[in-house]
Amino acid sequence: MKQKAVEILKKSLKKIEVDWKEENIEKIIEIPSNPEMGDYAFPCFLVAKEIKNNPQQIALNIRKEIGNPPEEFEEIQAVGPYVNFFINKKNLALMLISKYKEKKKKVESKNSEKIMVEFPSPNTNKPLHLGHLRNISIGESISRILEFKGNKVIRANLYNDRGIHICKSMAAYKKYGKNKIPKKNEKGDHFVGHYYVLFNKNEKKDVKLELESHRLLQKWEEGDSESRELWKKMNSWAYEGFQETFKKLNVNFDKIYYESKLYKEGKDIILDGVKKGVFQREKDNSVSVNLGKKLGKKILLRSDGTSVYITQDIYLAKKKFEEYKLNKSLYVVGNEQEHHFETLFKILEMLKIADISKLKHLSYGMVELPEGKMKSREGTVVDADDLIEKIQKMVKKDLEERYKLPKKEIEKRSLKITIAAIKYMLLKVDTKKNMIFNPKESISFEGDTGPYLLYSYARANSILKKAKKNYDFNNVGKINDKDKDLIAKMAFAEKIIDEAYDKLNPSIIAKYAYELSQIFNEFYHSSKIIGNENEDFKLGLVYTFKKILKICLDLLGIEALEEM
RNA sequence: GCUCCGGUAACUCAGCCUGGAUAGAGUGUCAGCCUUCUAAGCUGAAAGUCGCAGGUUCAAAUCCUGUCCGGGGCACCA
Repeated sequence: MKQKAVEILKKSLKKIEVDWKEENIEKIIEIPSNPEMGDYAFPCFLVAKEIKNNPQQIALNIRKEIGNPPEEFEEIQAVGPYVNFFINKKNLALMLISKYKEKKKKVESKNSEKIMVEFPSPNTNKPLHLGHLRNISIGESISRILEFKGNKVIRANLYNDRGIHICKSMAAYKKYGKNKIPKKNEKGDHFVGHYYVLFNKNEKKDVKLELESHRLLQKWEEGDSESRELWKKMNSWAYEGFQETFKKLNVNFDKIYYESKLYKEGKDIILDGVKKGVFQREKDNSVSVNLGKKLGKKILLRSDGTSVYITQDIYLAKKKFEEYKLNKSLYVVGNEQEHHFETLFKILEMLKIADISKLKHLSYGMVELPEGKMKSREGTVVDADDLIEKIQKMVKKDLEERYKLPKKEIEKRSLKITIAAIKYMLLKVDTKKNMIFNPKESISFEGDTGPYLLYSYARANSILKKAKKNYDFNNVGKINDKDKDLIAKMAFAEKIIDEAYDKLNPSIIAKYAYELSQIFNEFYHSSKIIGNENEDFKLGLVYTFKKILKICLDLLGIEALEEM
């Protein structure tokens, strides 16, 4: 459609003695901010500069040269220094309707790649918090966007299951736990986290507690069976708890990695690097690499010969690429680790493990409170399960007041609405930016929210259900402005998804889904669909809207509700 | 010190990459709309020195430079 406008412009420009290449014309064409100004606009300032005439006059001249608009456009206007093109919405609508009627769920792609997406990789000593929810929402959405474009995605989760943090929980458990096990209604990760909190509370009062945690770490590393047993037990509780939360969030992993199985590895890779002269052996026997002015120097093996955090990441990367023959590896990790990943990728490239173009740190912003950063030590962390529970309670209350539904249905629906509300809230903000969550204001269900999207979807479904017929039609009658707005917006779906894919940014889809729903709501409020003289056509639009919104929701990892 | 990110309405955010026509949403506030396809909705109003100062340009929230404020990161923590 844009190409047609370019074609027309090229011809008429030539007539006023401006010979421009098509690609140059295409570059200047813009999409007006206001739909009243058309679907495409050609600003005449550059032409004005070239032929030294005023842009208003040029716009008029171009318009005159165009003559009668071709079928693709219902109108072409010269407005001030612009030539505005209005797409023929009837044609566009028919195209869209038939396109989404047949649209398969997945797009075939010739050059599909195998991509690993690693997220959310929690520590196992405490439950998930709001930051993890953002991580998971982004990781899952990105995975789905990649899959939608034809790639094969492997969702991987790396459990940070060893280290001083879990030993702290273990130390407190030994002292206060007395062989307790989680109660029936108690999530395992919360049970473990409870002891982590106890540790932090009492470590100042009780010096032995801290000593004990270090002793446990040492014992664990020596392979002491008692410590290992306790460690295993506590981790398994944590996993059970995490799994419950993942299930609620509708997330599944294809591969689980454990830090405990990786943390010693990678040493050989480093030593090999020393042999090849990529890394330096220091006087104190540690191994380091100099990464230049920007990244500086990085230690890879401690002076006692043990590996550091980045060493295991190097090993894991190698393993991933070998095991899965990956084309790409994405790491969904907070922006506080940008430096770490820059360093890691540089080293991986030096070692020829993976080209830097195959590696990507999908850096996302932190979730902060109005007072600032969430701090687990100060107890200001927003717990993921608590948040879900609180919101679900509110949703349930709403549902009970609105409709008469069986308990089971309320349970099911309220969870979906809750997850939609949370995921949408976390995805709508630009992925890379920090965001503020105000617990006092809680999550709203009105306006720019997940429930609004679900509601719009359910209403579209309800109309189609009530109409009880196919929308086959032969001729399109008159279409009004609201119809046109909806058609124009729906035409953008593909472009939006492509952009989200290119930029690996779900917020673009979230934004679009909301705007689309807004326009749809205006559309069905403005005139009745069933019984309308143009009923079949309008039903076609409703059907197409439903399909497109469903795709968007899927890509955001949000489950649609046929009824709300 | 170096480096990355942010500063747009009372609040939370779009728009900046790719400069253009009156800077957009939502929340909150105020005023309307439920015998009619689900009111988690719709309509309207009030609300903005786009942090500040220069520069580039016919045109700057958008590009460049400087500066202030807030946050993150920077060799044997993860």
